[in-house]
Amino acid sequence: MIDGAFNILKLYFKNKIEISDEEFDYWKSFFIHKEIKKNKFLLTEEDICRHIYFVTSGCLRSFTIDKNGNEHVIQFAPENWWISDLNSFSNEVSSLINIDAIVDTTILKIEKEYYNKLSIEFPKWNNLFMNLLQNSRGAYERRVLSYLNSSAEERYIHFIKHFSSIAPQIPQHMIASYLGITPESLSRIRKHISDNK
Amino acid sequence: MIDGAFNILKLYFKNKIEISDEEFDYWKSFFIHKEIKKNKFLLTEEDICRHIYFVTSGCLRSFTIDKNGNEHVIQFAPENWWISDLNSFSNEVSSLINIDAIVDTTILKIEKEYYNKLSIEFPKWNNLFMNLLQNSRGAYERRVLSYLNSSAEERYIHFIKHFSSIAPQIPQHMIASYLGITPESLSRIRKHISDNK
DNA sequence: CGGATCGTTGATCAACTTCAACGGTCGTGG
DNA sequence: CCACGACCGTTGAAGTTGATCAACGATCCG
Repeated sequence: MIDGAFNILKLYFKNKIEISDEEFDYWKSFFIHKEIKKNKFLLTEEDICRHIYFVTSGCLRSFTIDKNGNEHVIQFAPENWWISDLNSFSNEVSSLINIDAIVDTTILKIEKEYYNKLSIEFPKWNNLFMNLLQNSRGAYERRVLSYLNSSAEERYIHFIKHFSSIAPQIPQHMIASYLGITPESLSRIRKHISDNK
Repeated sequence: MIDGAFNILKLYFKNKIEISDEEFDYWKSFFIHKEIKKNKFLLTEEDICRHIYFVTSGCLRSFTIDKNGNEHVIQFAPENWWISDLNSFSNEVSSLINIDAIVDTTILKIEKEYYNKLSIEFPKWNNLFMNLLQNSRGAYERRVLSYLNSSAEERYIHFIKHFSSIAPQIPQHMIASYLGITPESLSRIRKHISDNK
């Protein structure tokens, strides 16, 4: 199982950058393998986020809880995705978000100290994360635009397409939360879509 | 005028990082000064964005035009802000956004080639832009959350507070566009706020 | 087996949009 | 330098979208 997880990480890196087996074995030594059962938390609000997590199977989500007690899903992280609270991680301030597992999940995590070490030793490590950061920013930018110019139904259809591999695993009320609508509205949207088929 | 612009850039850097006058004079040599009249474009869709822009006076905005011909404001960039299409800039693909001036504006712009040069020569340059990138990502994340948990009126009040210095210069219909509502709705929201005072 | 959670459905309500009209201001060309 | 057209912000009326509240059956899990 652990070997499987590291293999997924290796394939991920090989897919993104040039990296030798020796280099990977070195990088790998800074990651810790962990299993998180469904509904278990990896990070809760007010903790300081000290790791970056790479999902090797299952799915995590990050979310906030507003003043009325409503959850708002910020991000889903299925296999091959990274997740963290970058603000908390970088600035060592308490986190504003929670991260938990929506199904049984396995991750590889790396501590800030080692993350920084690899950043200094390997420009390509640094570049990879710089790229991830930029892509993440781009994804948020597109998501903002989707609120400006798309209906809830359009956003849902786009979500299903974009997350087709994991959407079936995600409870509907969490998808609704991610889209910014109520579970009832999502249920009606789904009905409307299937009626029109 | 040009000296004034470079002074603003210098103060900006001095405020963020340790930088000697000699270093600044070197950095400065890679920037070009430019004035943009109100309503003039700095970047249009399908161009490749070859610069990063620093605003030294006035205000720029970036926006997209959707399939129905409606404009959606992505960002305002007043004095001391950076603006660009990072996706286009980094990957040299055609841009999906437009940038224009909402009042007469002066900028300092730097080309990719020089930006990269400074990134290599000065880790602190690189760190500064890494920070900006991360802050920008954080701002988008918060903006996404504002759509998930705040009413249009709350978003407007937050916008006014956050952009108090430049909000009066920005036409209302652009603020409405930024907030994701119609100009009519914003007008009514403003009336509602002033009635309740 | 039993309680909690989930997705669905109905009825009503609130927020925001759309369409139309109007007065004010701005800038541009004659 | 003025007149005119374009654009802007506002207001009203009606329409749409999605929220809220309530109820119910199904499923999951302890």
